[in-house]
Amino acid sequence: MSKASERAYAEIRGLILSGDAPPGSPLTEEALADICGVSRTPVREALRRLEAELYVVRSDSQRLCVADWNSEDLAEMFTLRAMLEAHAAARAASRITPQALDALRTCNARIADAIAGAEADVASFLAENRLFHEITIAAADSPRLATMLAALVEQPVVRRTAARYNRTELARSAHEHAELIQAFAARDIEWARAVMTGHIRRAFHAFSAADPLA
Amino acid sequence: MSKASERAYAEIRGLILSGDAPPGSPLTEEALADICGVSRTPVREALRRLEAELYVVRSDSQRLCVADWNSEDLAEMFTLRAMLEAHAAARAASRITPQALDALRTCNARIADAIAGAEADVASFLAENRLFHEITIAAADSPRLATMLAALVEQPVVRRTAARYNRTELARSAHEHAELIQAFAARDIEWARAVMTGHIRRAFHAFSAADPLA
DNA sequence: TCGGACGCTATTGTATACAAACTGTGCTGG
DNA sequence: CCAGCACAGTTTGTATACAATAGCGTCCGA
Repeated sequence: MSKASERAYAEIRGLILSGDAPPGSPLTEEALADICGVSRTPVREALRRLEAELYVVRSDSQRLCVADWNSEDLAEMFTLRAMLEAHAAARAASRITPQALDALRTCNARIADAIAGAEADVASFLAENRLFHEITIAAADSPRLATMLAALVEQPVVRRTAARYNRTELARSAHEHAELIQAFAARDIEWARAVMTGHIRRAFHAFSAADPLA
Repeated sequence: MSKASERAYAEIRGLILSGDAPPGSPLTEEALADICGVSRTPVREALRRLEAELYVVRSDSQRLCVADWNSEDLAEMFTLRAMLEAHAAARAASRITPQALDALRTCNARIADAIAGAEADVASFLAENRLFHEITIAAADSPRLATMLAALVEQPVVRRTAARYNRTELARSAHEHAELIQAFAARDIEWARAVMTGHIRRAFHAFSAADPLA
């Protein structure tokens, strides 16, 4: 995507994910154009994309507002993500390259570092965790799957600030990643699928437990 | 979506599905605007949507062209559709209303009619079949799932003209629908999932066998 | 006081004009 | 003859102006 369009997309999504644009609040093209410092045209493009990803919804007669997800929606999102990402893991298991496998290993090593210190470095844990999943999805080599997952992986982050990550959870996550790497190395499709399914579903329940609203 | 935009979307998608715009051929905004009788603005919107649905792809440096699916892509599409639509069936089994169930029954009755005559009415079979799946997906009551499936259900139709539907296939399809209705009526989630999985996967293989290019 | 119709305003939809970026071609120099 | 550069033409990206439409408030009458 082009520069202004991309910027508008990132900016608006940021507003939504950070909570600055709370669920249900109306989004007008002109106001967003002012905020982003671009004209309405790229804003419209960004909004259409966000609409397709269900970040925003059309209320009555063409007016857009920030989507409001209840706990049921979140559960459905995690379920879909578990299905699709498990499928991605299965594909990855059968076609991952040694290079990608190495990348996953170093990535998970950095995750281990992030949680090793006296105070767990949650920010870099999250960044590396995201990278781990990105590499896996890329290894699945299915643009369609990647497109579908893109929105699902990002969205639950809305309430991330509310979640409390304890060290046990983080360590267990890293352990599951290690097991996934083993499954990939062994080219065991069903093992990879099972581990990924459990990984996402566990994350879901950790998330639900930590989220005051769910 | 608005009028001109919607028209452009339908028109362009028609060009792609009918084969008038063959895979790999470049799509320029202005040419499409002429064809659709609207300006570039709604055409751009339509193209962005088609791009998100992977009907068109960006080649090098922002130029769009019609996507070219090989048999592997098609297989992946059917696999994803089987997974997601089976999930939709599972959800539908647990929450379908008596009204929707009735709608499915009458729909499948019309399918039976369509294949009952001396010459099977393939056109109305396809129309009713599509309706059947739409009702099912609606009964799943997940906007996200509906969005994801929308593109997947439509796309293999590209090569539909090439497929030969024999009466046995059509009858078997109707029978599977009937079994799905039974599963829904019994509220048996796993039964519904299994039937739908088989239904889509069988369709895939019938399709592959009939498609000269796959 | 309530209801309805009218007109105003805010917002979205579409067209067009202009800017930027890329492609391909032809020229020039080595 | 080939490499590289410059320029022209095509295509996409962005801004802006204008059109259409939906919401809302007000005013008038019963």
